[in-house]
Amino acid sequence: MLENITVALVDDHVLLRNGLAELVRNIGHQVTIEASNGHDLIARLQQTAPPQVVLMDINMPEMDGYEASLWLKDNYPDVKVLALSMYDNENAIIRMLRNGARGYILKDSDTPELKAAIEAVLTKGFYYTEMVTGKLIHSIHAGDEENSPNKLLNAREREFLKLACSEKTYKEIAAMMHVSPRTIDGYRDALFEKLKVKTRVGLAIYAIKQNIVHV
Amino acid sequence: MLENITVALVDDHVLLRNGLAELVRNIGHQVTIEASNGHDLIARLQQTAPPQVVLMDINMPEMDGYEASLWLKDNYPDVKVLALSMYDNENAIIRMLRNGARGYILKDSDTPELKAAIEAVLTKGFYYTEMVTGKLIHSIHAGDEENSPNKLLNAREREFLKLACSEKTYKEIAAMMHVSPRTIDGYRDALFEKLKVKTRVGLAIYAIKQNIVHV
DNA sequence: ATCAAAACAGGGATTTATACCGGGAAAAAC
DNA sequence: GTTTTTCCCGGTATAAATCCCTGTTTTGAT
Repeated sequence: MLENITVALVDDHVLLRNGLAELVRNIGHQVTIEASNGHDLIARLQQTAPPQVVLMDINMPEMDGYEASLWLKDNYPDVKVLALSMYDNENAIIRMLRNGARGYILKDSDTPELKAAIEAVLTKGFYYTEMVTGKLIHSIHAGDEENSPNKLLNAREREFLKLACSEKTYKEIAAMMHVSPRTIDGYRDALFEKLKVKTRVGLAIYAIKQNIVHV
Repeated sequence: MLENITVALVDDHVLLRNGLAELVRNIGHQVTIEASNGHDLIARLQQTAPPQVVLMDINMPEMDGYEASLWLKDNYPDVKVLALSMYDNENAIIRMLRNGARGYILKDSDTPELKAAIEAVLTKGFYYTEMVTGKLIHSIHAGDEENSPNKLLNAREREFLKLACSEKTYKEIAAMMHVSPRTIDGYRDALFEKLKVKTRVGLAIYAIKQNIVHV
């Protein structure tokens, strides 16, 4: 029953993805799809049977792990998504789980844990490590639930936030976004309030931490 | 002659390292050492014969790829270091090559390129992709050679740079560093000039890119 | 159709950040 | 010893960022 689970790998780094594929095969399962981002995965699902488990990286170009998980939840609700990330970032974990991921493991896990996680999301429907449950509990204790950057920030604010991580002045950003500098003031003040920061440097650091901009 | 090259893997992500190990074995070579950072590598070299090639990640805890490559250059000059990074960051490439790396490949290369790179650093002594040579040429044209952050920044400037990646005002930073705010102005202006940036956000982004501060 | 909320925009004030000027003390180089 | 360099500190001026208050338009829900 736990033999030969079909697995899809979604990661933009070819070398690492190929290596992971070898590992998955070594632990007795079958890699049916290798995709380099969410769009790629969707395309390959048109011509391949859906896998039982998707090992999903978060940071990818074109379509990242958050969006891809959400898409799978809507279109292939039976496919179990297992998030595979480099970072134990609290917001990233919460956001992935909220978007339908059944588990979250770090890239510095070991092979037995990978095996356990793949099999657990199929048999039990979830795989939670102590790290993940710890972060979840902390997030509940820390504040209100709505502190993930997807619901928190709207499209314009996200666009502004990216531009704020540069050496442009607010006036220049206003011109690029085709709004008044006062509107930019509004975006900035809203983000200061939402993200609990006080300066533009604080904004930039937040955006980098959350991978809203990539450096 | 190109069969069964001995390879060491240095990467802090266990899963990816194990996957890489499988790949390396599949292309006909031998993984003799797996280490999770520079210190770990040094320790394992005490009880294992030195490999012919080291596949070296850059960002690692404890001792990163820059330091580890430098150490290998001094202690095992015959070992060929092949840098394996996620980013095509110009400064990272230059710094790794300056510290003794014989090549630089990205984690989104494919397996044939990995094979070619491993074998090239042994037979030809180097492996340069177009991307790497392009960045090198650009760096030569862009400015003087000494634009790596080790020699460029002194201890006080580095300390200031770290503090600048926060929401503190310059006055507060001055108090923390026990100098006058004008001295802070001097540090800032010197860094603006050296790092070719114009704003404090530019400083913060540079510091994060160069891993001078950790986010 | 109406009301409430949100987005957008403006004026004006204060605080920071940036830029340019120069001078003195200590250390290093000659 | 002198010279040069480096580091530290000061004044002043301008630009940018931050903050507060207000009003209009747009949007969305009822």
